[in-house]
Order: sequence, then C-alpha cells, then structure tokens
Amino acid sequence: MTHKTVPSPSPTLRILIADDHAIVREGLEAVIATQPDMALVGTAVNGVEAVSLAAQLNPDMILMDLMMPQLDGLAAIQQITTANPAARILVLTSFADDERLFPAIKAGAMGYLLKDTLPADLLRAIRNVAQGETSLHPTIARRIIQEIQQPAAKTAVPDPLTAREMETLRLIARGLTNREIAAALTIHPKTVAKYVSTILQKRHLANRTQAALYALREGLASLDE
Amino acid sequence: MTHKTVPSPSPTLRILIADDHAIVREGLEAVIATQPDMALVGTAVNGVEAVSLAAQLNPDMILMDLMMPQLDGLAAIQQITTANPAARILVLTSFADDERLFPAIKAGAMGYLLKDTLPADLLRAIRNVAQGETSLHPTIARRIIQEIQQPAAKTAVPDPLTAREMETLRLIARGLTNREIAAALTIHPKTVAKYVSTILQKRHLANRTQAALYALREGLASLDE
DNA sequence: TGAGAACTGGGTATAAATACCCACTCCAAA
DNA sequence: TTTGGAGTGGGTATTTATACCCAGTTCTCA
Repeated sequence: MTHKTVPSPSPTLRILIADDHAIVREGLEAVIATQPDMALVGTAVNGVEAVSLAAQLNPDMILMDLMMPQLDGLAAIQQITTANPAARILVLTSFADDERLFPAIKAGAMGYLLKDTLPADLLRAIRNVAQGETSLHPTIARRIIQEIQQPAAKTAVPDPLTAREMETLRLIARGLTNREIAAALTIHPKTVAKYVSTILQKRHLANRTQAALYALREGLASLDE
Repeated sequence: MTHKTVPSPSPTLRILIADDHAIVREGLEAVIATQPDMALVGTAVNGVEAVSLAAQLNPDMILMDLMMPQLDGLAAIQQITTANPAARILVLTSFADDERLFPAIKAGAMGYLLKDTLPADLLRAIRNVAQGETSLHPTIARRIIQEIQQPAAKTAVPDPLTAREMETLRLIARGLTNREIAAALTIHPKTVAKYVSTILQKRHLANRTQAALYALREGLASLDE
C-alpha cells in the first residue's frame, strides 16, 4: 500500500482527506478520482487520524475539515505544520467562522473553501495549494481584507488547558452549575468560577454553553454521559 | 400496485438525487455507484429541478435534501407525490426538527435520514424505501413513536414546545445569549427570557446549557453550525 | 361569539455566572 | 535556590440568567 514513488515526469498529486462525514468523504473521493494526476492516499475521520496519517503518508496536500471529533481541524493543522512546515493544507469547512478562520490560516492552512464549492473550483484550489499558492473562497477573501484593515488581537496558539480546567470543562459539558462542579471536584465554587473564566478566555468563548459545545466538538465530552 | 411483473434477476434501482451541495451529490453518487443494482438517473440542485426530473424520469426512488434553494424539499415532496402518489422518497437532511419532519412524512416521504449516516446505512435505507418499506434514523423513529402515542404521550411527554420556543431552543444550542437570541428573532430580550424559562420547565432542565445538550441529543440542532 | 393558546412585553426579584483583584501553598524546573 | 506555574480560595463588582406576576394583541376553533 505505502510505497515510495520515484519522481516521474507527470507527478501525481498524493492527497489526504480528513473529514468526519462519510458522505462528504465519498464526494471528495469521487471528485479527486476524476483527475488522472490526483490520487487519494488516505482518509482520516478525525484530527488524531489526520495527524498520524499526515506524518505516515507525507501527502502532497491535505484536505481538512475544521470540525471533527477527537481533535479538531485547527489543532490538527497546528500539529501537522509543526511536524512538517512544508505541508500543504486546504481547509474545507461548511461555514465562514471568524473564530477559526484566522487561527487556521495562521496555523498554516494555504486555502480555505466552503463546502458549497463546486467540484471544478475545488480542483482548481487543490492544484493551487499543491503548488504552494493560496486559494480562498470569495467570502473568506473578503473577511481577510476586513481583518487586515481592522486587525483584532487573536492567539494562533491557544495555551493548553490545565488538568483542572479540563475536568471543569468536561463537567460544564454535562450541564452542571459551578456549585455542582465544585461538589464533584471537592473544591470551592469560587475556584470553579475562576477556572470557567480562564477556560472562556483561553478558548475565546463567550459563555459556558459555548464551552459545552466546544467540548463536544473536541470530543472532550459526549452527549450520552 | 398493479400487476406483478415477472421478477427479473437484477432489477436495477433507478435513483434521482436532489441536493444543492455538489460535494454531497458527488458523495451520494459515489456510494450508489458501488452497488451494481443501483443506477443514478438524474441529479437536481433545487426543488424545481427535482419536481420536473421526477416527472420526466419516473425514478424508482428519490433522495431528497430538505433544504434547497428555489423550492425547498418539503414543497418538492408535496408536488411530486401529488403528481405521482407511488413515488418513493427518502429524505436526507441535517436536522431532526419536528417542524419539517412530520410535514415531510405527511407529504409522502418514506424515509428520513440524518446527514451523519454511514454509507452502509444509507444503502440499506435506499433498498428499504425502494421496496415500499420505511427507513428512519433512530432519533427520528423515537420521535415518531412518541407522536403516535398521543394519549400516553400526554403524561410521558409533556407540553410540546411552541414554534417560538423551538426557535429559541435552537439558538440556545448555538451558544447565544438571550440578548443575541432576541436580536436574531427581532423580539424583546424579556420575551426570550420567558421562552427560555418555559423551555426549561417543560423539559425539566436546570439551565440553558442543559437545554443546549438536550437539543443536540434530540437532533434539533447540530454541532456544526 | 367566546374560549383558549401563542406571542409579545413590563415589573420585580433572586440566583447564577463572569471578571479582576489579591494571596497562599506546593512542586518541579532552571 | 530561585522562579514560575498550578491549584486553591477571599473580596468585590457587574452582567446574565431564571422565576413569577400581569396584560395586551392576534388567531384559531368550537
């Protein structure tokens, strides 16, 4: 399966897909399969798989969904580019979220497409990114311009949550109040409140409900607990 | 049904797809292409196309997205089943909200799947629906049962949420504050607060984070929005 | 036409959440 | 040994959230 290819006159683009939705994966596979010079070398269903497959397969480029369980796309991008700064990553997401857009680009994504993209545009973007150029969805491009004109302070590398903050976050994601969390952790509610504030700041969240949603997206908690 | 035709060795299932996202269409095509006894006979990118193609091609079954431009899936279903009551329609959507679920089924959809469905389940559903059986996502099935059990449901499943409460709940599940929800619905924050309280009481929830988790479990909202 | 429900808000009150301030202890790394 | 982060809380202040009270309008249905 995995074999080293010798540089051929018509270099095949070796592509890795990372998306948690099977139907979307099938769609991407189908689009790529129409191109003789492109080859799908691997598929990941979450961020952890994406990171390990990226290191293992060393693909020419990676199609990455930003929203995945276990480890989300942003974190995956950071780990991949840290390990291999030359990695070509094209973000494919279903919405244009400022919270993730800029960190993603800052983390090393060379392109950013929305999922309503037409196959032809997707292929064009893949070729662009593979050649080291950038490719942005029109909507995204507009936001970039706005951001440059009115820069907002944003942290590309979010400080990691401490052990206690992580425990707190998991309990938030189960709908507990600060008092209940305090009881569960056997600490003072005031301490819990402090942790919650820190979590919100570190992850740029507005409130505990968003924190709960964040935890679920990250796979830090599950709906059936 | 009319006369029973002679059972042929491999009756090919002629399928029509209606979805506005190209990538999803490709994905569905790819999944269908893996089955020798299935054939894609047409694709529609909106409701209007779906209706005309359904009449023109008379497919054995139709895979229909509920959210499409021009004419949404529900309206398309109604027009298609009006013209041809024998049409087999399988709804493929991202949400499991009562607002569209029951109208869709009432309009003639024989199956209802969520977008996180695996290809194997999708294929099984296609075969079921094509044979005139129904196929429902587990979350959907549970809601149908509850709906059918009207008398018992009144004690087991208390007051249904009103339309406005449902909208509010969906926005809660996206992490919005009361003020933001009010802005989104163009009503007073006080009204939103009232809705939130009512939601919590009706569903026996302690706070808005639990409400958000509830909405996610019920399929009323999705993590990737 | 009259009852009821949904939708909308005002008034009031309490509980909870969130934000910063500070300080102490413990422990590991420089 | 010193420095710094993590974990723990006290104090204070502001903002949200939640609960009940009431009442108007609109709409549907019996």
